[in-house]
Order: sequence, then C-alpha cells, then structure tokens
Amino acid sequence: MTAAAPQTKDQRNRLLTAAARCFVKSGFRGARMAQIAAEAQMSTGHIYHYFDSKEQIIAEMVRGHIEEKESIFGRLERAGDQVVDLMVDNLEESVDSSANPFWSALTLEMTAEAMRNPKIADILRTADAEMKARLFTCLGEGSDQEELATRLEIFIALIQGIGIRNIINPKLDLPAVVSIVKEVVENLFRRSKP
Amino acid sequence: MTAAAPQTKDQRNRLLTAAARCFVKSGFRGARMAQIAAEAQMSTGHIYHYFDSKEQIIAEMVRGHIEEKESIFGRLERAGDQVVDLMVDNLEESVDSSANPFWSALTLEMTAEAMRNPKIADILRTADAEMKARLFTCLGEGSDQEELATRLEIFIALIQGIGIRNIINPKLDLPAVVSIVKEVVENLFRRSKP
Amino acid sequence: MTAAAPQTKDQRNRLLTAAARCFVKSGFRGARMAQIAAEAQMSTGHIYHYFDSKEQIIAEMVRGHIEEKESIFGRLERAGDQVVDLMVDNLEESVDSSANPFWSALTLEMTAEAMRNPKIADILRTADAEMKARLFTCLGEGSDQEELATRLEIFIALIQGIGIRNIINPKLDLPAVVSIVKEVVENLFRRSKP
Amino acid sequence: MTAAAPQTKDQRNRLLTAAARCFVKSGFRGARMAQIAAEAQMSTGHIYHYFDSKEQIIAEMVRGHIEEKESIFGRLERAGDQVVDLMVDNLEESVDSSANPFWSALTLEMTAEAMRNPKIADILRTADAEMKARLFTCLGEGSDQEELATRLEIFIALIQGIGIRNIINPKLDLPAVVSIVKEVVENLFRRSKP
DNA sequence: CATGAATGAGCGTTCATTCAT
DNA sequence: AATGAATGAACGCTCATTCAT
Repeated sequence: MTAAAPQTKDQRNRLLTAAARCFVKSGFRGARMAQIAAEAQMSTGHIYHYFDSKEQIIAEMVRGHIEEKESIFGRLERAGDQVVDLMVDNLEESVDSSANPFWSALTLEMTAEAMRNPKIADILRTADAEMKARLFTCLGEGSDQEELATRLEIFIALIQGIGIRNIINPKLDLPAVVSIVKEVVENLFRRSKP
Repeated sequence: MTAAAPQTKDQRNRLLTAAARCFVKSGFRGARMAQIAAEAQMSTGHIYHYFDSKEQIIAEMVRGHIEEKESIFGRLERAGDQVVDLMVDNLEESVDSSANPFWSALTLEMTAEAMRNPKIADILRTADAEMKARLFTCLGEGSDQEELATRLEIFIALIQGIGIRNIINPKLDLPAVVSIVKEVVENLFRRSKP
Repeated sequence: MTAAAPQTKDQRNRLLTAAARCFVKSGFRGARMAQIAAEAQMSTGHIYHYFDSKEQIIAEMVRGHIEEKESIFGRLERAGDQVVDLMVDNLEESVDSSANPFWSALTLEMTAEAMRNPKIADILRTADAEMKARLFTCLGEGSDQEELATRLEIFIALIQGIGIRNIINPKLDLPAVVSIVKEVVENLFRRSKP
Repeated sequence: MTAAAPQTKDQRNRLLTAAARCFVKSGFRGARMAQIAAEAQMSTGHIYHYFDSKEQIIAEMVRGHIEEKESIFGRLERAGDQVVDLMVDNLEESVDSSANPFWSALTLEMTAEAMRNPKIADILRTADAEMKARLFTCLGEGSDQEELATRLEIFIALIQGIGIRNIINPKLDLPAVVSIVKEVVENLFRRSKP
C-alpha cells in the first residue's frame, strides 16, 4: 500500500519543485496551473488534491525557499565567534548561489509578490525577523547589536543585489566579484580585531 | 487654446504616471487596463489613442525610469576626478531614492519582467551597457578598468539591494545604513590615496 | 455661400463612394467608420452629419447600387419587342460588369447582408419586384409571363453566378464565357421565332 | 463507455454544425463565440478545447462544406461518358440543394470571406482547382477541354446563381426553374449527338 | 460645417477551479 | 488517487457613436 500509493508528501514536493521551475520561467502570475501540472506530470485537476489554490502553492514554495536560506543562518549561528570567518569563507558559495538565475529569479518574484500580497509579505517578514533574532542571541556581547543588525542588512542587500545585477548583466565576472566582496565583508565586520 | 485641447504628450505622461502607480500596486501583469484608465481618469478605450498596447506602456515606463537613473550617471560623468567624492556625498540621496518603495518596487518589476520578456530585457541591458560605457570613458586613466567595472557593479548591487531589503524589512534604519555604506564605498573606491 | 459650403448631396455621395470601396475591401461588418472617413477624407464624427448610422450608409449604398442595375432593366423596357436582341448585344458588357470584382463583391455583400438584415432584404426584394413588374408590363402579350419570369430569373442567376465564379476562379476566360453565354441566352429566349 | 466520455470528434462536429447554423444566421463575422457555444450547448471557454480560434472553425467548416460538394463531382467522375445524362438527371437535386437557403447562405458567406481572407480563398481555390482537374481526366477525349472547362464554369455559375436568386426572391418556382435549366444544360453539353 | 478626443459596451480568448467518472 | 472535460468570470482590446470646441 505504501509503495502503491504515492506519498502525499512526495507528491506535494514534486508539485512544489515543478511550480518553482514554472515560476522562474513565467513568474507567479504568469505560470499556469496547466503548465505546473504538466511539469509535475500530473493532471491539472489533481493538483487540487494537494493544494487548495495557486496562492497556496506560491505561499508554500516561498516558505520552503526561505527555509533553505535559514540553514545558512543556522550555520552562522553555530559558528560562535568565528561568524565572520565563516561568512568570508562561504562567500564564493553565497555569491554563486545568489547569482544562480534560478534562485535570484525566485527571490525577485517573492519580493515583488510580497509588495502586493500581504500573506507573502507576512511569510517573508516573519522569517526574516526570526532569522535576525536568532543571530542576535548568539552574536557578540560587547558589540552594538543595532549596528551589527544594520551591517548584516547591508551584507544581505549586497548578496541579493549581486543576484539581481547578474540578471541584468549576465556577463558579470563572478570570481572577480567574489574577491572584491570578500574585501568589503572584511571591512564590514572585521573592525575591532587587534 | 493650451487649456482647451489636451496635449498628446501630457496625456501620455498622465497615463504613464497612473500606470506606474498601478504597476507598483499590482505588478506589470496584475495591473489591469481598466485600473490604469481609472487611475488616469480616462476611459479604457481611450488609452489606445496614446499607446498601442499594455506592453508598450510597460516598455515606455521602463525606458523613462532608467532615463532618470541615467541622469545620476550623467552627474558622475561630469564630476571628473572627483567621482568618488560625488558618490559618497550623494549616498544619502541615492539610498533614500533606492529605498523609496515606489522606485524599488518598479525596479523589482522591471527586473522580473526582463527575465521573461526579451523586449524589456533589451531595454534594460542596452541602457545598462551604455551607462557603463560612458563611465569608462571618463573614469581613471591609470586604473584597471576591468576591476573598476566590477567595483561599480558591486556598488550598484548594494544600492539596489538596499532598496529590496527595505521592502522586506521596512523598519530598516536608513540613516544608520547610509553611514555604514559610506564606509563601504570609501573602501571600495578610495584605494590609491597616499 | 453655395460655393463655400460643400453641398450636402455631394458630401453624401463622396461618403457613399468611399463606403463602397471600403465595403468591397472589408465587407459591411468589417469596414470601420474610421476607414470610411479616411477614404472620404473627412473626420469620423462628421459622417454623422450626413448619416444616422453605419446601417443607414449600408442601406443607401445598396439602394444606389440597385438603382444602377435598374437602368439596365430600363433599357430593356424601352427596347420593345427587341428585348432579346438587346440582351444578347449587351451580354459582353453585362458579363464584364458582373465579373468586375468591385461589383460582384458588393452584390455578394448585399445578398449576404439581406440574409440577416430585414431592412436590406426589403430594399433588395422591393427593387427586385418592381423591376420585374416593369418588365411584365412591356413584355410580350401572347407569351406566358410566368415562364418568361422564370427564364429571366435564370438569366439573372447566370449573370450573377458568373460574377461569383470569377471571384473563386479569377483565371476565368471571360471572352470565352461570353460567347457561350450568348448561345445560352439565345436558347433561353429565342424560342418562338419562325 | 461510449456514452460516458464524449468523443472529441463528436464534439467538434457538434460545434461545427452549431457554428454553421450561427454563420447562416449572422455571418462569419457577425456570429459570436458565445452564440455558437449556446447553440452547441457548451460553455464559451470549452470551444477552445476543440478549436484554436474562431478562424479555425470557419476554415474547417468551409473545408467540410466543399468536401460535400466534391462528392457530387465524384459521382460525375464515375459516370464515364454518361456525365451529361447524370448531370441532367441530377438537376432537380442540384437545384434544390443549391436553393436551400442554408447552403446558399453558407456559400455566400464563404465566397464573401474569401474576398478578404486569403486562407479561406486558398481553401476554396485549391478545392475548386482539384475538382476541375479530376473532371478533366475523365471527360471527353476528342472534345476541346478549354471550352468544356468554360461550359462547366457556366454550369456551376448557373447553379450557384440560382441559389442566390432564391435568397432575394424566395417565391422562385423551383420546379419551373428546374425544367428550364434542364433545357439549358442539354444545350450546353449535348452538342455533338447525331 | 468640421474635428477628433472621449466613451463604454461588447468582442475573442484565457485560465483557475470544479466535478463526473 | 486520478483524470481531463467543463465552466464562466475576467482580461486586453476594438469601434460605433457622441460631444465639446
């Protein structure tokens, strides 16, 4: 029985993955349910056994997407006072991931959707607030948390901004970008070392 | 006479402004012609006396939007060897403008649309390439233009990224952001001073 | 004053001629008021000083068109007992005129419109009945008017049918057609001559 | 099983039949998709599961209509040297069919549409050329094919012309027409009998 | 008399969603 | 669980008609 009937969770994930591909190709509004169904090799109507509406698919996909990002913050959380080193060491990966058209397109869609869809805005903001709260608990006593928060915002802005630049200018020389960004990050966070 | 017959150009601008408001509210795809017409206090059909299609409105609005940005690059162009000073001095204005939800939302829409609409992508990329070409002609002899280009990309990425962050986290402390970004920009461009 | 202000009748005729050209190009339904106005070198709105509606233009154009045809019947009427000779002699002209794409197209439009627009059907049928009535008063006493009517119907059907054939097969060899049609007409009407 | 799932082909035919009725009532341009849908007892949107566009419906209906006509030519083709006899024998049927307001209206619409829609013109002309080509291969050795072609054109023109006359003058006495047309056809084709 | 900007109902078409099977 | 035929509201766009000038 377990083998015969596909697991609800598997099907949902298959759908979510298919939807992400369609959203990148056509945007949240532009992606058609039929297109998502075809991508997931499923009939259109059957989607509604797993999701109530297109909006729910969007919401869950957004949630899933930021959970992945959360894992990056999780690693930072566990790095203790070597947070900065970890950030610098991971920069290549961070920039590459952010510049991956797939992820940057999704981030773009999500943010744009958040501007007009309060549900999506909530998901994004809640996740964002939680991530920062967690960083605050583990980050340096003795340092100005307000300022640290701002510096982190700038760091995130930079990484996401590079993803967007890469869409407009796909010739962007990523390795060159990474080496300069390392410099920036050092200057951003490594202020008080003797 | 001037009051009697509405000028074609005025009407087009009225429409473009109304469209921009609707695009920010609902996105390029989500904004309805009827909504734009209502916002411009005009009948739906009458829009088509001024524009051939919704797509043309989007394209012209995008063009107009980047022309405004071009003026910033124009100022840098005219700054001669004080480019960096000008950039730092203007940072407050740049960040505020980029963080204005209206403009950052439009930038977001434009970039997202460029991902799926080759016409919009063309407009964006052509303008982008031209702006950078102009900077290259006026910027530092004796400096590595390739690296300068990369540093500029990072600068633009940062400014745009802050705009996006401001959407997700509207509580962003912009003055604090500006003071730290000034530091980053100094470090990005003021390398060779003795 | 008479010279300064264009005569209403002239304007109407200009409009009617322009409309006919548009109707041939695009059909009654397909022709746009703006197209007719442009063809008549007049503003769209000004049409409504001369005609109440598009339908009225169609109706008057149909009326004018069949009045021209009526003149052919008029000539037959005046031909006395040489009707058949006149018909045969005029065949070349009749066929050429009927095969003129301009006129055959208009006839087509008119008949098609008559199928769904009772007003047009009335105009067509009234004119038709009148023409036949006039022929009856001048045509052969001593001949079976019922049968003559049928033969005339067949004659008209043939001439109009050739016009339509010429649309579908524009390579139609009209001179060859004329010579055979002469034969047919002789056989249709010249039965009882000794 | 057969009753449960409606066959695509059945639905298409249902739609085509409904469309034909609407086209006769309102013309190709005048018929509304909603009207066709109602006539086929189907929702508007569902039409688009079977046809890509209104134009495709028109094209397929035209094709189907001339295929039926082709069958008449097929019978003539198989009649060998008794073509003329068959034509005369079938005249009653031919005239009745041509005078059927439904078919003559469709023919009218088709021809009118061919004047402005190249696709429809192509369908009509291709079918026409093919039918004549087939007749040429089976018709009289020893006869002048050029002239025969012209006589056939005249025959077709006459039959179609009668259909149109019947629209303008529905009181047409068809039996009387048939008997005279028989005479015409005999004279048209039965020239060389000893 | 003349203009053309302005209107808005209505068109062909699309697509998220439902439901009989 | 799974299908895909079916729905119908809503979209972008058109165009006959009106009206201020």
